[in-house]
Amino acid sequence: MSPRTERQFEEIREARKKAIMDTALELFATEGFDKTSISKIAVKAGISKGLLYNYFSSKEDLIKTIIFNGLDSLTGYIDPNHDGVLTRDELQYFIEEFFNAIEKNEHYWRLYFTLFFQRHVLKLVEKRLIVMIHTYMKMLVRYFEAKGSDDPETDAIMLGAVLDGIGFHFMANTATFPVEKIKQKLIKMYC
Amino acid sequence: MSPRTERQFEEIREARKKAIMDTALELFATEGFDKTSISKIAVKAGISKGLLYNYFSSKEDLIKTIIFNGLDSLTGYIDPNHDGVLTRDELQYFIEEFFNAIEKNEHYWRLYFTLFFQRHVLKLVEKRLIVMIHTYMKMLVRYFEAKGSDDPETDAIMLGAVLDGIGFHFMANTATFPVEKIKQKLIKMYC
Amino acid sequence: MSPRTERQFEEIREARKKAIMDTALELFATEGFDKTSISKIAVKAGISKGLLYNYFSSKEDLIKTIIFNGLDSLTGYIDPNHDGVLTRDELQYFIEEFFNAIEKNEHYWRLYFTLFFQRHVLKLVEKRLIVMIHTYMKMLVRYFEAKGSDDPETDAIMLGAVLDGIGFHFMANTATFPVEKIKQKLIKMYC
Amino acid sequence: MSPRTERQFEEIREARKKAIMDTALELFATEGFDKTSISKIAVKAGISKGLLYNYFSSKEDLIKTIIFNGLDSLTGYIDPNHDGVLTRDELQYFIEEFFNAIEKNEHYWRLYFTLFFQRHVLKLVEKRLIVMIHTYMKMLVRYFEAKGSDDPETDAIMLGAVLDGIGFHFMANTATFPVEKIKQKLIKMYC
DNA sequence: TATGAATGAGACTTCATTCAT
DNA sequence: TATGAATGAAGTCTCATTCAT
Repeated sequence: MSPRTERQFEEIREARKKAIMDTALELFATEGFDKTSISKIAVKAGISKGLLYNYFSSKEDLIKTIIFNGLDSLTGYIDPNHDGVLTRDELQYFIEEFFNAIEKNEHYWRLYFTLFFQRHVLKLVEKRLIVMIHTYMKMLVRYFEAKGSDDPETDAIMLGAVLDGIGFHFMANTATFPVEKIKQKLIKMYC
Repeated sequence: MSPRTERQFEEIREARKKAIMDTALELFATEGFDKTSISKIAVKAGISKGLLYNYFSSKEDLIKTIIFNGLDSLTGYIDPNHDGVLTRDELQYFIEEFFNAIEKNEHYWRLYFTLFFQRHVLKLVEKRLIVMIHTYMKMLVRYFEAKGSDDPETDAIMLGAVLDGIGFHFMANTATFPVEKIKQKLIKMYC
Repeated sequence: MSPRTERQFEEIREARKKAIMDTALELFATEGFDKTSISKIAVKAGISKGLLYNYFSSKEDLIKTIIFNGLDSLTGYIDPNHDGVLTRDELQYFIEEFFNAIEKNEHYWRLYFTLFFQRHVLKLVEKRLIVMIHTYMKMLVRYFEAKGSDDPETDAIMLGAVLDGIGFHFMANTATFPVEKIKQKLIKMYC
Repeated sequence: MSPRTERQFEEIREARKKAIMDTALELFATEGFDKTSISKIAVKAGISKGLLYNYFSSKEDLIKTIIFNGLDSLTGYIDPNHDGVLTRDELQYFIEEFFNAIEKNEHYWRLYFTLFFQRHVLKLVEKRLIVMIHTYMKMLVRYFEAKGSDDPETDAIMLGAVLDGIGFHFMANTATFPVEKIKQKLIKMYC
């Protein structure tokens, strides 16, 4: 029998890789990075421990890939037309997308929040994270400048904190958190 | 020398217990619960591993005790005169105390935030936590009612989220976070 | 194109087998048997892991084949005309060939020395080795008898030891070992 | 009950450490470093795997300690009166001690020989080894100078090679190797 | 014939906890 | 009360070998 084509191998690899990443994301987010063993991931993903190392060179590589992947897909939520200016409509779009994101990708956001409290994990992705946060902050600062704020930096930090706080409470209490009301309140406050 | 009285022994025990807890808190907060070994704690506290087990029955018991202790000392920050009503001045006092707390007990607060993202740790203290949060929330709701809000519950949740978001950002970026400005902004917004 | 004949297939097989053995020999000698994975060999030889098992039934089979091959090609260095008698000239030829061999087939000789220090590898080739060494020794003994030595056995053992010692030092310190001088010294001593 | 005294602990530690090192030496020497697992050592030494790490921080640390220990005890075999000059009697003493050593500490010498063919192990102790070998060589060179050799360096290298070759053959064939005869032959040749 | 995904045993190492003294 | 040696389970990772295609 002839061997699989390169294409077939590629497909198998892609599918497996995604399965591993999804499983790992869920476990990392709910149990924590340290408490999630490679073994647990492998069992839940229905593969052998050894195979995981065929796709990721280490546990660190795995979480890094997951987080970087997530950060990549965040690009585009703010300043959609990339003109460096954030209009009122764009901010509203951003806020709405933020709520969508935490509802649809709860696990990823849990992981993201976790990061900041696990130094040894944070260190792995710090550089990328700082760049991204800095980009976002600059946008918000410009927005408040344009709105005529007399302390746009503090305003930006405050908005950042508010959003994270909301995300945080949502994670902690998903079932009863009044997402829609809070979203409207926020839009009224800022847009 | 006369033999120590029972009382003296008790005092030594208490002092040592506190020393262990302080050491452990610092390590748990800075290195993480899993990355902190009992050995490290014992060495840093200047005692033997064995003795530590004389004071705490397990690593879990240790962190649980630390967290409960912290929760206990939180009681009293809100509604100081226990009349179930929160005046504008009392809210301001509460907000100021909140900022004091995160600045002075950074380690404790790091640990507190960590909690929410690790099921198995959260489970340890969940019950106590729910009661405490509920109490706080009720107070805030009443405050907004008294202020004539048309949706006091959402307002309360929002304030809770804002505070946690601020704490979160402060923890994540202690060095450059503009504590004072944010505090003033908050007081202006809410009081 | 006409289909390959059986003969052509056989040639391809032989060539590939040799390529695998050469690659493996180099890696075994420079990195060590245990530190050399089948994977590394396959990659360096430009084939797949699976195919390697088409040529060798196991890693042990591979090293065994390499070593036996080497032992085979050693035959003929001594007593070239197979008359069971070693003349002075033939000994000189043997000594010179020995030096040629360790210089030109350094990898093989490294492997050969390694053998003696790992029971489980030695066991694989022990029998063959004993036969070969015995043959060599008998020759040397006869040589010293013919020279009129009063303890030809000890003389033979001594020469064997000296040669191995030289090989050993050459391997351990290839860069600065004075091959030529030592060779001349040896010939002067024994021929 | 009162705890063990510091002295008692020290004694336990010394005894255990020696037992582990002896066991490990034997296994490393006969099976090879890579083929000797920590597990095997622990079982043979009658302790748990974990305990071994109480005494040695890693497998590398273990072999390093063993080898350094051996090198330390070698000091003194050559130039016993430390005057930098090697007399004919001192050389004879050295040769005799060499034979004593390989007979009494066979395992250590096996390990020592092994070293040169396992790059990744050699690297661990290389520095110390080079210093020691250099010292020995300098002595031998001076000896041959004093004897009026016209190429003392080559003579020294040759003697070194001869000794190692003898050691090597002795290891490979301990049972039948004519130690005494070879020793006498050597003394006659060199002293 | 040829590929490389997949397995599973086993390697090194860490650490919470126990226990003799 | 106090010590730290000792254990054993579990964690990360490697790799010879198999097998579907």
